[in-house]
Order: sequence, then structure tokens, then C-alpha cells
Amino acid sequence: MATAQTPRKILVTSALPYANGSIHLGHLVEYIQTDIWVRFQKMQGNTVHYVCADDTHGTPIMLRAEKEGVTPEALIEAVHKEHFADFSEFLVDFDNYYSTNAPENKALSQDIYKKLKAAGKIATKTIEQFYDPVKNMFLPDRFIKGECPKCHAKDQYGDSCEVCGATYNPTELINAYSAVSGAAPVRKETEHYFFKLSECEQFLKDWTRSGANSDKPTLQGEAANKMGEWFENGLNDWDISRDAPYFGFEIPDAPGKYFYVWLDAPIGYMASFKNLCQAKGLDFDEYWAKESKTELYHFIGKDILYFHALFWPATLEFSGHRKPTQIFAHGFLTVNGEKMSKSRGTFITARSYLDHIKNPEYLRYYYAAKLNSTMEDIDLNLEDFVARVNSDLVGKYINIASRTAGFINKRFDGILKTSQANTVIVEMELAAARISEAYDHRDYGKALREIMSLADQANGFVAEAAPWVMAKQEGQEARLQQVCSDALEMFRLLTLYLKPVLPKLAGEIESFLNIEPLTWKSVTASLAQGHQINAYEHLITRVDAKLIEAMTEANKENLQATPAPQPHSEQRHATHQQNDANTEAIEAEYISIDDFTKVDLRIAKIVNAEHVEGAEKLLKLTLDIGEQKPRQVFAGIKSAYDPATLIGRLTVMVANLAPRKMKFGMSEGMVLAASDERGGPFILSPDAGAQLGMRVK
RNA sequence: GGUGAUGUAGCUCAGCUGGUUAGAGCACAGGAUUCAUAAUCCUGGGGUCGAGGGUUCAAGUCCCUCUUUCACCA
Repeated sequence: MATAQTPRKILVTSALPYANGSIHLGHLVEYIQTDIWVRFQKMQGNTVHYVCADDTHGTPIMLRAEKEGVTPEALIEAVHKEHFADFSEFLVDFDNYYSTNAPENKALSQDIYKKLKAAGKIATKTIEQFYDPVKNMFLPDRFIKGECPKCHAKDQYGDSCEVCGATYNPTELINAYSAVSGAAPVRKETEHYFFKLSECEQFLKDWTRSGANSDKPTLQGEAANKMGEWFENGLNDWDISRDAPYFGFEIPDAPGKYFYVWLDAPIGYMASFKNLCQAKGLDFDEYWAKESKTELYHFIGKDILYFHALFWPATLEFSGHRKPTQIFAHGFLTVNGEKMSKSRGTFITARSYLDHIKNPEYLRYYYAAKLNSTMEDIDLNLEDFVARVNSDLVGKYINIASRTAGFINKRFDGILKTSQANTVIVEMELAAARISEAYDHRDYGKALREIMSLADQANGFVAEAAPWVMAKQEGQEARLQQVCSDALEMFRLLTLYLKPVLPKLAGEIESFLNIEPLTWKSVTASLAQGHQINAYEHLITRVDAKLIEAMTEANKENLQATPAPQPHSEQRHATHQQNDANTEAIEAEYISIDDFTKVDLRIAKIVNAEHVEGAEKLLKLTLDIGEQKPRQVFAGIKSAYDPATLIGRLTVMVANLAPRKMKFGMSEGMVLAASDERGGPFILSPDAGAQLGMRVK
């Protein structure tokens, strides 16, 4: 049995959601995961503080506030209210839900910065950045658009091309324009402040490995592997400043320079806790001083591991603070096996779920059933959701009380009669150790499988004892009372084990059973002889599949109305900006005939085709379209074609695609080929009569 | 493209350091039961464990190649 000798002192955080959008079912994976763990630890008798906050700074917030004609402060205040209400209704029980735009955070950020500076970890460097001469502001990469320098696709973001996947600096964009004003940005020099992460490499390598062989590894195995990859590439210094105008905290002794939002966001964990300390009279340093003996855990999405496993511990270390005990990264949510999608109606906000399904504990249960300690994505399969909730919670678990409480209430005035050593009850008590271990290791799926198998045993016990038969026989009253009392004791234990996941329901059951709030110590505090329970009222109802349908219908968006894609690189704050549904909207846009005629398609004759040494997918084709010199094109069709069979064929190529330098040489065009999951690629052939060089339109 | 993960019954998932005929829930079929806001109990069908090689007395489990899906690339 996992007995805590002395209560542990634990500080837990979930990532900070960005104050620029609503909470959706993807976010909730993390908050529900964390909340279950926190509730479990509290039930174990540990001292746990669970803090979080809205992440409020940065250019996107500033611009959105401006667009809506409000101050950034008013905007983040409204969003804070909305977020907090959503979390509360999903029973996510923060000890403090604060904001990064708070005096505590400002003081801590500036203090940490000063300490980093004193430790020689801050450098300045003059860099050249794009500047919007109309808005008079420097532009983050995502707010600059233009033509991709590699493939010449139009309207690409400043950091990467969504067409060819190239990454580059915004200064490399061709015909760049500001996404804010549309003006042509000018290049302008500016001095930026850097955190010398490159000097922290050894510290970070050691820290990453520090817990590897203990029962509390600093990082999960997969995460540590990922770190190794980053170390191999070498660490670069981290740009931590932004120029005014910027919504954030000004850097001390650096007028017009602000902390980059990712610097003050994790410090928001500390600030939220500091604020809690003031309210509750806790000792801040006991949790954050370098030699702290308390435990610190961060629950995050796998996409922001970089910030939490590199920047954050380095920041803490060189500003004289303790480091996290462990970082728990989880995967993303998919719905029905695919990314959340606005067109399929699976991009579901927390509010929309509450409006339609009402009961947040169904989702908590379903997520818990799927969660484990790895970074794997989890799938919300809506059909499975209905089946699972109905069969596990209603059919198995609640049914135990529902089928036996009636006898106790009607025949025995609610009075219980206990038995000696019911083997099923003994079995259920012994399971406490396994279940608590699974919860502690964040293997909730395992815990719930265990619990549901106990529920099966309880139902088996009732079926075998058949109290309804005793109810009809003379002289069986005592036996009937005992069987039903035993079943209710089983129900009590199941409720205890499920309480971290279903806290509200557990509370209602505590009232029904007329008992004190359940903790892990209550395992052996069985319902006593002569104890009186209250009348049973049905506790939960089945989920109607129609509600799910209504919910997805209500969330479907008309793709014809294409919203302007929002710049999002800076939205990737402490919370993952998950499953961006905008790209899909872009795909559905119509193009004009003019757009189409920009593409110069030509009939080409394959005059030569050969394998390329070292290339896995490519064939090197020589194509004649009637020009003086044939074109050299690399085509990814090696898997489907033998070069010899291609020579002499006619096909279709894009003749005006910008030449692209590939690993094996220049590619001066593209051949068209069809493919999808059913097969391919299949290259195109014109009907007989087509001549090389003809235009296809 | 590089890297890290991932692919087990119709669906959602377990399978620890390789060891007897590969498991659960849901769904499906048959039977039992009627206390339960229709819930349970018993029995059964169903998988060449993504594909192909290899190591081993023995591989879902280890190694290699290919492939699927996802993520990250600051």
C-alpha cells in the first residue's frame, strides 16, 4: 500500500492558455489531466497547490484589442472571466487562476532578468528586422507576408512557406508586405536583448539526465530523446526583447524594450503562486528557493516542451531558483481520429460542449479512460464516447446503487447491516494500492480499467446473490439487508476510487450515503452496522447520441465564408495552439480564371529518365517542350515507375514553376501526377495527337 | 527533408525486463434474469499483432529495411 509517511508539499501547474481565444476540448485534455492528478494527491493527504493563469502579452493581443476598440487590459479581463468560467464548470479546481499581466509577475520578471544579467547571461545584439512604416512598429515574423524565396508561392508567412515547407528569415521574403497595414515593410536595425542559452548547454544536459534513473525522471523518455536532438543541433541564444509598441513588461533600464511574452509567461506560474501565498499566508521561498525541498510539476502539451525543458530551467537556474521536479508532456486531441475540424463540426469549444452535453464529468471520465503517461495523442471518438459513458458509468457503476438502494430504503428504512469478510469487498480494498499507483503515475486509463473490472465483480456479486429473490421469500430479510449493504459498500469504494475523475458525482453520492467526504484513508472506513443512508435519487442519465449530433452540427462552419487567417506563431504561448483549423478554410477558397491561367501547363516529351544516386523517391527526367534546351526535372515517382518505361512518353508539366535547387541539382519544372491513399502516383498522358510544347488550358 | 513518436479483433485500447492456445470494454450472436430511469450475469464468433527480412530453443515484444498516422524543427 502506498502510504505517504510525511505529507508531500507539491506545486502543480498547467500551461497558461493564451488570452486570445476560447477554451476548446483540446485544451481541456491538459486541465482535466492535471486536475485529476491534483485531486488524487489531495485525497492522499498531500499538500498540493494548483496554480495557473491567463497568458496575456504579445502583439496578437495588442492588435486584437485595437481592432475591437478596447484596451488590451479590458480585452484580457473579459477573456480571463470566460476562461475561468469554462474551467470551473469542467470542475478544474485551481487554487489560483491568475494573469500574467499582474504586479507580481512584473516584479518577478524584472527581478529574474536582473539576476540573469548579474550572472552574465544577458547580451545585446543589433539585428535587422522588418518595420511597418505606417503602423510604426516592428513586425513579428507571422505578421509579414510575401512571396516564398524558395518556391515563389504568394502570400506566405515570414517564417515558413506553407506551400513548399521551406523555413527562412522574413528578410528573405520577396515583395514582403505588412499583414497589419499592408504597407511595404522597411528593414530597420534595432538592438535586442538575448539570453545566452548557448552557455547553458552543459547545465541543461546534466539537468535533463538528472532524474533519469530515479522514480521521478525529469522528462519522459520520448521527451529526453527529443532533447538529445536539440543538443545535437546546438543551442542558440534566445531573443527575449521586443520593441515598443508591445503589450507586456518593459525591460529595466532599457526604455522602449519589452520582455518577449515567452519570457514572462512561465514566470506567471511563480506570480500566480505568489499571489496565492499572499492570500493564504504561504511561504513563497519554500517552493521556489534554490534549495527548496518541495516538489514542482508542470503539465504541458508536447509542442511547448522546448520552452519548458530548455528556456525555463535555464532561466530558473541562473536566476537562483529551484528547477522543476518533473515535466509531464501530453499529446494532442484528435476527434474521430482526425484533427479537430471546423467543417466537420469537431472543433468544439468548452462552452459548446456544456451547452449541448451539459455534464462535464462524462468528458472527464472519457479522457481519463484514454490518458496515460506518454506523449501520445488521444482520440475522442464520439460514438465510443457515448458507448463508454453509458455502459461504464450508468450501466455498471451507478447501476450498483440503483439496483440495491431501493431495498434498503423501502424495506429497512435506510439502515445497513454489514457482513463479515465479503470476498469481493476484500478484493476491492486490496486494489487501492494498484489504483493509487496508476493515478500517481498518470496512468489513468489503467486505473479506470482496474476500477471497472471491480464494478463488474460487484454486479456479478449482486446477480449471484439475487436479492430480488430473497425479497419474495419469508425469513430472508436479514440476508437481503446484508447483500444490499455489501453492494452499497462496494459502491462506496468505487466512488472513492473514481472521485479524482468524478468529484461532483462523488459529492452527491457522499450525501446519499450520508458519509464524510471520501479520501484515500476512507478505504478501510467501511459503512458501519446500523448506519442510515438517505433516499436514492437517480444520479446520472445516459448520454443521448442525438446530443452529440446536435453539437457537431452546431459547430460546423460554412467554409464559403473564409475568415482571414490569423497570424499564429505568437499564439503559441504556454498553451499549445492546437489543430489550427484555418488552413482548411483557405483550401476551400475558389480561385479565379486568372489565377488558373498563371499556371503554364505544357505537353512535354520525356526524352530521358534515370535513377538518382542517393535519392529515395526521385527520378531525374529530361523533358522537351520545344524549347532550345530540354528541362531537367526531378519527380517523386520512383516508387511507381521504372525509368526505362517512361522514355519517349508524352506527359504534362508545369513550365513556369520557379526553378528550385534540390539536393541533387536544379529542378526546372514539375510533372503532374495523381495520387491519394488508393494508390499512385500516376502521371498524366494526353490523347493521341497532342504535340510537345502545346499549352494545356 | 531531418528528428521523435505511432500502427494489436468492426470501434476504442491493454499487453512489464522476449516464454505455454494474443487480452479487455463496446459492438455482434445465443442463453439466463427482472432488483435497477432498461440495467446485469453466462457462453460464443471474430486478429497471419502495418509489410518484408533477421537474431533466438522461443518475438506483438529485440535488430534492419519499407510503409501509415501525428508532432517538432526554436
